[in-house]
Amino acid sequence: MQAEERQFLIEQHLQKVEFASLEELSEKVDVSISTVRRDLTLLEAKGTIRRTHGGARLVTPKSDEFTFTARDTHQLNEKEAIGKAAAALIQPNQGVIIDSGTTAYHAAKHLGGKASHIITNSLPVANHFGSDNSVEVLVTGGVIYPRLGVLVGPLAVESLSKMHADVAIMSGGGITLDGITNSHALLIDIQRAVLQSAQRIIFCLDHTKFNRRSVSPLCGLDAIDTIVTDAQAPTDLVAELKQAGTQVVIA
Amino acid sequence: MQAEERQFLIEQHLQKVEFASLEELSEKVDVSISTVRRDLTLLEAKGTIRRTHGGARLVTPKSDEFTFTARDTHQLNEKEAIGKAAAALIQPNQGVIIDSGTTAYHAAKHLGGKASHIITNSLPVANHFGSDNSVEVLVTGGVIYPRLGVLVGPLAVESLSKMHADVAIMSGGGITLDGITNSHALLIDIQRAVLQSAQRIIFCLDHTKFNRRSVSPLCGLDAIDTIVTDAQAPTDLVAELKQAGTQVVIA
DNA sequence: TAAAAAACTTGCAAATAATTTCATATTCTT
DNA sequence: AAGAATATGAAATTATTTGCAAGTTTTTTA
Repeated sequence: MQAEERQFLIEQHLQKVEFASLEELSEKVDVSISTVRRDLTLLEAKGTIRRTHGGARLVTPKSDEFTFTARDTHQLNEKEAIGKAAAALIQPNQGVIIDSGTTAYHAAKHLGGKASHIITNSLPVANHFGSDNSVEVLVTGGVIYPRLGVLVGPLAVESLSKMHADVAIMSGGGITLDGITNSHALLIDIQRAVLQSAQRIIFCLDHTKFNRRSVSPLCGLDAIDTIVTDAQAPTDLVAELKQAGTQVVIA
Repeated sequence: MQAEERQFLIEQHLQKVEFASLEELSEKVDVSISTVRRDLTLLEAKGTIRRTHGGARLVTPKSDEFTFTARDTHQLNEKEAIGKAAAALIQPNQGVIIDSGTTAYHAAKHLGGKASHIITNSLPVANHFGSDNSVEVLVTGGVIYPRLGVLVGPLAVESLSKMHADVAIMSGGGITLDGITNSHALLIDIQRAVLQSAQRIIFCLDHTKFNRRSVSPLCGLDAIDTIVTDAQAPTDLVAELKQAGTQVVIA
């Protein structure tokens, strides 16, 4: 049996039973528990499933499942680690702005119960807190940018400029000594507003973003307080960033 | 059984009984009382439950009309039919406002490619169009009202008042000859704004809503153009509504 | 109001599950 | 068909969860 076929079967089975143990799944698709584990990790990255101790659980979407696109199973572990590290920087009861982008989303996952309120223009982030009473989640208005599930446009910019938060967790398309760049003009407008609205700016950037320049410049290094990245980030640029006065956290 | 599944069962059981003792829960899910305690602590952190001496109680008392879950099979067929009928009333290229509520959500599902733009404060609706390029979806800002996945609060009201649409598809908690009622003050504010912003008002109300009065009055019959309901709606009230000048569509 | 009972917390050891590592098998590429 | 790359299963290590017992706090009741 093909790996993909197997994963599809696991997914399908979970659609039926909602919860399943590793043993149950391993029997169902006739592979070792180790392999089921690996499959579940992948499926979790895809977003359809959530791993639990001893098995897995269907992500029960409030409605249709949000296709957060399988586009970035790339660097998933790094992003997960970066997200976790970024979340660790947040003090209890702070207000946090989370912008769009997969890495920032991973940070959001670790923020439950920690932040007092979360401001976001990302639908995946909003969904994640959809049934969580412990955090107040403020969603900016805006037009849905289809592929990304981000709210953009004047309404988004306007509502963000009116808000305020202690910290912003952001991501971008590239970083050099000149600063951060990003690819969509619509996103740039929003990120500028975020930069204005938060006291402390944390950027989550995996190593592939280093020494890369995206289409539009967003801001200089002076606008940033902290960069969270993974261990593979080029040491020379990291050193230079530190020298320029930016805090760099390696996840 | 796995931890998450167990916690889900506890939550579910509490949805039914409002309050349960530790012993009762421990028996229900077949683990020690200690473990139930720990589970309850976690669930409390999530916000859905509150611990008390000797047990736990539900934070938000159940009111079925207000919980949004895709698994809500309550009158599913009727709601589906009503949604379809409501969507059929929309002309191509109209702008449509969809408010929260399961019935309105079902209408949204049939709107793809038909409406030119959709305005909504419902996350499930927003998600449904998240990866749909054929419609422009405008999401109002606001605070997430957890169990519902609706955006509420001043930001939601404000942005809705600034927008305009040809049609609004709405749902409510009850209808009598005096008009529509709904059960949450925050939602009322928003629905009032919607009533102002749309030219034509369509209400989706399954038969259980007829002759029912919810907490807060929303609007009189004169504010409504069309009501879409199912075949089981009481014929006498339907006749009276028609006589009062309201168009009634039976799905 | 004080004693008794019930319920909560904390610390700990056993059980259970996850991760890591490595050898082997399979698939893909050239 | 040979070599490289990837996938798999099993064992060792690490982490988490669970149930229990001792000590504390809260609630009941006499």
